Amino acid sequence: MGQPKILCVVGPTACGKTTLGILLAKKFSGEVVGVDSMQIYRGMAIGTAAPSEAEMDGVPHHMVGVADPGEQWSAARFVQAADDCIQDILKRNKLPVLAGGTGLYLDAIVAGRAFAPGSSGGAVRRALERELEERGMEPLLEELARVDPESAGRLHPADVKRILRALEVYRETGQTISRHNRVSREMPGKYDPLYIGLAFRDREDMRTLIDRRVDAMMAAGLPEEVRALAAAAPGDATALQAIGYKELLPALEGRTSLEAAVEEIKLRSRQYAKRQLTWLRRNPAIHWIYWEKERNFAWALQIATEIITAQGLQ
RNA sequence: GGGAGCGUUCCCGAGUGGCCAAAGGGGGCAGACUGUAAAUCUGUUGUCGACGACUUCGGUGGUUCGAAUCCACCCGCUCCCA
Repeated sequence: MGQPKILCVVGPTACGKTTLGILLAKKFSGEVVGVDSMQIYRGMAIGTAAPSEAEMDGVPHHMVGVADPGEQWSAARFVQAADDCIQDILKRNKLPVLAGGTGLYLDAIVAGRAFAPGSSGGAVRRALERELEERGMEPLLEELARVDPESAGRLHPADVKRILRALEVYRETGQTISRHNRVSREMPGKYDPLYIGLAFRDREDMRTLIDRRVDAMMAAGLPEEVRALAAAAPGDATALQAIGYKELLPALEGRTSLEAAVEEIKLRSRQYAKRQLTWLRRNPAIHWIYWEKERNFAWALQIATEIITAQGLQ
């Protein structure tokens, strides 16, 4: 394969992607590209566990804390911007180290995948949403079945988001999203990725770590961060969908207790981690490193180095 | 001390004679995922040698062809009066 090699550190939340990514970047003269839909925003360092200047340890980071929380980013926009960073890193003969938890974004970057043509969230989308509200799902499902039977067959009738998107693509471009997806799936990847996966052998240990981390976030001033973010971003901002923020807001408004909110954050984090694992599990190329009880980065760095050496990254 | 009520599957909570292994929600587990993805959607969730069988609805005993549902007593909890 002639594609440029990149290193990808993946895994569920709280398993140490950030730390290992930095260690590997240091060791292999790389630069970190964060692949995280929420760490992109400024002012969310605590809640998204973004690395501090000290933790970065001199390793250049990209795509972390670079966007205004009021902005609406999207997968397509993210992939485009991240790819620019990667190209730039490669041009300087450094190793791109992608570290992040947003599976869709990472896969799209590695594949060099363009999302379906046309825009999203524009007039067509608004029209679809209006139709949905006025006439319900039936007519839209019928339209999809007529126009893009493949998508109609694949999508669950309750999957409103994806059904609207499929219709949006068709109405805007005259092409079906299923065809676009099929074609793009067959394209060769843009990069030659080496995946290092980090996970806990025992789910209970992951839970312990998540709980501990949430407590640490609270101690580090997450409530203040949430308050500031809420003041800086509109209520429908993507940034406010982040775990930690949407749970803490009701507590800050006195509508629920702080303790309840913290429990909610822990719960939602666990569920998020589980979904991340589901996503990752279908990628057979990942070289997994499993934590036994506690995280031990010196050990993980050692294993990762062995994997990298064996696979020949350099 | 007197009175009213409650105890259901991991949790909350329906169910008041057969259609109940027991609604619904939560949680768990599993899956999906191509422009909001830390989002969204789906399946599953008593046990087993599983188109059937077995155990379960605080406990024990009873009524009945048949009980989570009716009766008696017991245990535990809640509330009210005093």
